[in-house]
Amino acid sequence: MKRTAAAVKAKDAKPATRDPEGVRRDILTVAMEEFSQNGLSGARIDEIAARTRTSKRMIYYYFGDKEGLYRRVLEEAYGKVRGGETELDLEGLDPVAALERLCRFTFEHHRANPAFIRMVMIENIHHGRHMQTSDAIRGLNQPAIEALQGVLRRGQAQDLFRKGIDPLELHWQISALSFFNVSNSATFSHIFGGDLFTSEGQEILSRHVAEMVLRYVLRPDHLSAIGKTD
Amino acid sequence: MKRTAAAVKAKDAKPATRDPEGVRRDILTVAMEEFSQNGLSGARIDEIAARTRTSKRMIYYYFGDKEGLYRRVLEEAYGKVRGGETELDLEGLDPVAALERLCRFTFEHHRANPAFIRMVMIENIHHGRHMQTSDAIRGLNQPAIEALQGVLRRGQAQDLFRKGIDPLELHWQISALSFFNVSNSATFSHIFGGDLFTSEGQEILSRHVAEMVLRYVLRPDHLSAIGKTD
DNA sequence: GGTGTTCTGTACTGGTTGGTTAAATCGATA
DNA sequence: TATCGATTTAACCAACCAGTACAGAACACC
Repeated sequence: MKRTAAAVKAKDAKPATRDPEGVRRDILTVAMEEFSQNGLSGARIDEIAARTRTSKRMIYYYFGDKEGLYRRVLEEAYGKVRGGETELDLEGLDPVAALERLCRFTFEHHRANPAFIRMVMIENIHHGRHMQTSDAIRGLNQPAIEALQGVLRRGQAQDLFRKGIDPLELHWQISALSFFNVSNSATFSHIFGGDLFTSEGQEILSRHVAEMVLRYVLRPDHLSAIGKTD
Repeated sequence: MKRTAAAVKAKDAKPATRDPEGVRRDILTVAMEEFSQNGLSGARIDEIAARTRTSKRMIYYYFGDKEGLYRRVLEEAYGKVRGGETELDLEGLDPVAALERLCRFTFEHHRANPAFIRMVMIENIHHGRHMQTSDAIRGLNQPAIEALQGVLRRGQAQDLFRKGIDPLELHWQISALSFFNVSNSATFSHIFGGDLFTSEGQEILSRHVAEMVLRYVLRPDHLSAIGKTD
């Protein structure tokens, strides 16, 4: 449709008058804030439009309806946090150090992306109804499992790790600890106080999450390997 | 106000014509379903009213406004799942068995109360704004911490458990694993498949959550105590 | 510079929804 | 049984909000 001069030109010389792609991104960015903050039914299209440099009409022109916009925002959220594991250079580390790094990275990564966490929470409230129409999301987290699987295999080959650890299950456990830390901080800190959510508390939690995973995975006779990596 | 004959009578002979307390409970029950299913802004007062044996006006009569009703539902949700730990008879078990039972109970308890989980998720989406006005909730989970603390102390006294384990932090970890299992089952199973959420998968997860906690807490020279309790 | 297409602003609408008004009914009590 | 307060009903309303009609501007291509 537009793989002619326009596509090439758009990259360097931004046309001041028209900028469809920019408008789309602008809408998406604002919509992500609004949806992640207020949920699907709580978000207001008018509010999104007001905070955009364009108008409400554009939202409907580009995204069809509210759910269409929400779906794109959800995909965007999943897309933005994908990967990362691949740049950790886990293969270059010994299995214990690699697993620890992966845990701490996951914990930090979740912590650094509250908007993503909130989008996932919201989507779960909706029973994952909207992600079902999107194929883009499903394959996205596969690299995480594979990275984990690689580390596990190496650790088992060296008789450091116990046999029979399921990579998917371990990923579930690491995710649970990292996700809950962000998703439930409001209620948890209200009930039990905010000590765990200060920067010191979070550092401790992060360390202990990694330690918990390592103690779960390591063979008892190699537990002494914990804490020797940094 | 009504600690006369009416209060006594209400317990057995339900007056068919008027039953304020029954109406309140009826509203609360229906509202809990509606709110936990659709969230605060997604829930519809008219829908709640329609599913009640009373009218919309009554909701406003008893609960003031939508947020007032939501707040009471939230308190109700927290109240209904409180305790439980106290009836586990943890003191009658050796520390390892007690901790395992506590973990498995927590996991099961969360699993059996999805409406509660969803209410907590929703409240977290709202940054815990509504529970802040309710003092009733704050003290509710204290028994859980104390039960855990008791078990930890006994285990440490017997040199079974490592020193320096923080009961609150351990409670956080157990909660994280148990909560995430329910809260994120929709998105997780969509991305990774539903194997972990079959009844067999859940049984394995439950067992491994307890095992993970035990491996974290036990001194390495007592790791052999795992799995000997049932 | 004509022409079809893509994009954008303004004004509007119709259904939804939280909340209300005002009056009626019931139960107890004096 | 007259009265009073607590409870209930039915009709109503105003604000909100997702979505649209329509006119027109900018652009691509010939």
